[in-house]
Order: sequence, then structure tokens, then C-alpha cells
Amino acid sequence: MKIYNTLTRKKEEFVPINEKEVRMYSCGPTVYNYFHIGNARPFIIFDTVRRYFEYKGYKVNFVQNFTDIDDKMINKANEEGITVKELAEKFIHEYFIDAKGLGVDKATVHPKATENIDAIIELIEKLEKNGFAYNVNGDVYFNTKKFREYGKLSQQSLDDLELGSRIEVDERKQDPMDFAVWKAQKPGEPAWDSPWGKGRPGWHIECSAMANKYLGETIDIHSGGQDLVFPHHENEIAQSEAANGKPFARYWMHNGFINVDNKKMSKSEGNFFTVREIAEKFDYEVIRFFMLSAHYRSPINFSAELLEQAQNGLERIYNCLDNLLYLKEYVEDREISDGEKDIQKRLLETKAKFIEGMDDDLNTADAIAAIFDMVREVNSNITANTNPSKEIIEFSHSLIKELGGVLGIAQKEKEKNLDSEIEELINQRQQARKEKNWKLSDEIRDKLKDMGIALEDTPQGVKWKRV
RNA sequence: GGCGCCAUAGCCAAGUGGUAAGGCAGAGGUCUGCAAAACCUUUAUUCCCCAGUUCAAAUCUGGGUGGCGCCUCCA
Repeated sequence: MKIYNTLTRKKEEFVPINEKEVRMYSCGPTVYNYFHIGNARPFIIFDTVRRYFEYKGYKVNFVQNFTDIDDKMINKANEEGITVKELAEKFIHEYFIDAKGLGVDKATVHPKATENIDAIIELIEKLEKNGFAYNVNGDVYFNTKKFREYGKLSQQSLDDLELGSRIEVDERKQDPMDFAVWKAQKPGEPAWDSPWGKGRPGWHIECSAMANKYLGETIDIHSGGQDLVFPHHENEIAQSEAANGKPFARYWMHNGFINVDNKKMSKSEGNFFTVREIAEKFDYEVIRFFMLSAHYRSPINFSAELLEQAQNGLERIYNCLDNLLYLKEYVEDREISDGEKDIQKRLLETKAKFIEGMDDDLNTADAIAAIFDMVREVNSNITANTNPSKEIIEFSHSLIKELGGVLGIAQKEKEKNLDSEIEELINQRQQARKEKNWKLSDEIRDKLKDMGIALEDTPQGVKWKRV
């Protein structure tokens, strides 16, 4: 599999440290609000990366943290009049609700910053010992000048960064680019004991510490949004490598942004939509499908119209699957025919196209195109056939499900049962149709549609689905 | 000022040297009592513009134009 590595700005063949094992760290949310669809992109993308590795037989150790202590957490908790801990608990809970809806599986570990203070302190002590950190009255800073390779991920030199820097220079820092790894307690703030007095960790240090603790000193893949390249990931590299003297992550993957009206969506801009509110109008799965319809590194625009397009496309896949299952109940069991063996062969060729796309830096657009190719093959050569074999039906159904599963889509099972009132209406309509009472039968069909049940008359009989 | 990304049909989107995937929407047709679903046909002689390299360019080079991101909390 090839992965575009931000560190080298090239697509590289992925070679894990240990055979058939992937150690992966992804920056998770700061849990002070419901997450927005911009936040959802990395969750969905890297969940897909993980699924694909697992599909290929790798054991994936996937760590995604929760940032549960920082300025935003403290401010929001104050606004709400609750403790930081209560705030974190609430939105971690909400995170899992939305994540589950989006088909984002739980990580192997979801560590919290506040539960890893020991590991953080230990790491800062290492930095101090190695001469990369200095203490100013309880605030501990990382000495960027001392770390020679600073800027290697974002390809910026320290000099250029200083030129463009608009940071208010903190006089206590030795260099404007130095950043806090430990912050001394301010009145009313949560704090932990440390060798430098009471305080709390800086933002960047938690990821270094937790990656180190749960995955080791050198990990395979580190991922996150493009805006984290600088300074967050740059600082993580500096901290981890200064402390351990070893490469931190071998591959860095960064997803592109979600825009609204071609402008970046972000909490600070206020032009964001939470996943929770979008999910009121669209199925969670539509959001996932939409995200996967473009390459993960490209920026994508977000709008209701685009979501509708995604919804219709996804429905095409579900229709295909439904039609297969429906037909399966009516076909007589017989041997697979030679023509069907050809279909099988073509479907397997299309599967190879899917794999090829995914192997090429997670080209999910190509992978989805392969699924649509299968849908067409099935629709024109299996579903249209009056008497396909059960074997070809099951083969194609499970293949589409299998590939859909890699992307985390098209996994929903169709409901089998209807309530008796609806069933009765369907029977009445069938009776009316028998009597060629088209007016009544159409009225019943319209009524059912208002109730969310769409009917289709097929050669095998009447078929229903929820809309 | 520094670093970087992008421009392909009405919309979305693959394709990075060999003659434009796929989806949505639209049009016509088949099937149907009518629908729906599905199928077939159709929708970019052309990939922002101008030069250049090449037998061959959407793809490479140079120059424009337009848009976006990072350098500040951010996915």
C-alpha cells in the first residue's frame, strides 16, 4: 500500500516496523462541544485507513486521544458553571454517539490527557535532562532552537517562522517559537502536582506522551488534519525525538479541509455544522459516504445539495442489495451457469480495481467507483435475469457488502417486518389491483408513501421499502 | 513576507505522458395498468489561459489568471 507521507511530500510504499502490524496515533477531539463535520473528516478517514489495514490482515493498534484539559475546556466549563471533568465526561459521551452513527469504530485505546499526567511529567523530565526544556517560575518551555530539525515536517525554517509570527511574544521565553510543555496553575484552574509546582500540561505534550506510552517511541503512522501540521505535529516531533533520540513517526498522514462556501469551516469562524444537527436531516451514513467520495487530501465543499447527491448515490447501492435479497427468496435452487461464472469473474476483476484504488493512498473515490461498477453488473446481468442461481446472488451480495464494509458503508440490514396496519393496506391494494381498480390502488400507494413506505411492483410480487 | 495546495461536463469527482472512470441531475427509449426500481442510448473532439518540450500533454516545463490553506486556538 502506498501512503502520501507529509514528512517527505511523496507517496511511499508503506512498510510497518513489525510485520503485519500497524501502530497508529490520531489526534482526537477537544471535548468541549459536539464535534462538527470538519472534525468528522479525520475520524472517518482514519477509521477507513484502519479498516483497510485490518481487511488486509494487519493487526492495528489504533490510539486516539481525548484532549480534556486546555484553555477551551476551562473557559467552556466556566461558562456552563460545571467542572472541566463534568464537561469532558458529557462530550466524550456525545462523541461516541456521533462516532457510532458515522460508523467510526472505537479505537484500541482512547486515552485522556488528565489520566496520563504521570507519563506527561516523565516526558518533560526527560526533555529537561536532555537540555531541551527550561523552567521559568513553574512554566516549562521547549527550546526550539536547540532542536536542530525543528521545521522538518512543515518545511519551514525557524527564521522564516519568526518573520511571519504574529504571536505576542512572551518575554519569559528564550525564543518566540518556544512553546509551553507545562503551564503553571492560574487561580481557579485545575492543576496537578509536578516537579515544577502545580500546573497542567501544554497541548502538544499530551500527544507525544500518550503515543509514547501506548505505542512506543517510534510509531508507524501519525495522522490528523492538515492544520495540525504546524505547530502541533511539528512540536510533537520535537518533543518526542528530543526526549527519545529516535524518529517519532514514520508516516504522517493529513486530511484536507471541509469548506463552506469555499471557506474553511471551523469553530472559531462560527461557520460550522455539527454532525449532530446534520444527522437530523440526513442519515449519518450519508455523511460518511459523502466524505469518502473525494480523496482525503483534497478540500471538499459542504452543502445540503452535495449531501443529497451522496444520499441518492448511496441509495443506488442499497437498492441493488435489496433487489438481490428480494430475488433470492423467489429463485429455485440450481447450479451456477457458465454465464454466471463469467459474471463472477468480472466481479472479481472489479474487486481488484477496488483494492488497487485503496492501495494507492486510499483512493476512496476509485474504490466507490468500483462498487458502482459492481452494482451495474449485478443490475444488468443478475437482477434483470428472471432466474439467476442462488449462488450468484449470494456471491455478488456478499462481495458488495464486503467492500462496503471496508469503507464502512452499506452495512444496514433491511427490516423484515411491517406492522399489521401497513401489511393490511398492502393486501388491500393488491386486491384492488386484481380487480383493476387502479384509482383505489394508487390512493393506497400514495397513502403508504406518506407513511414512509414505498411500493414497487415486480414480476415476483409487491416489494416495499422504507423511504 | 515565508511555506504549501487546487482549477476536469449543469453539479460532485477519478485520472499525473498514449488519446477523458464513476456518481448525482437532465433528455429520449424499454419494462409497467400507471408508477417505482432497473436497463439501453444520450450529456467534455476536450481538461482555467498563453507559450514551450515531445511522435504523443488534462498529465511535464515556464509564464499568467482565479480560488484556498498554514505560519495564531483549530480536524
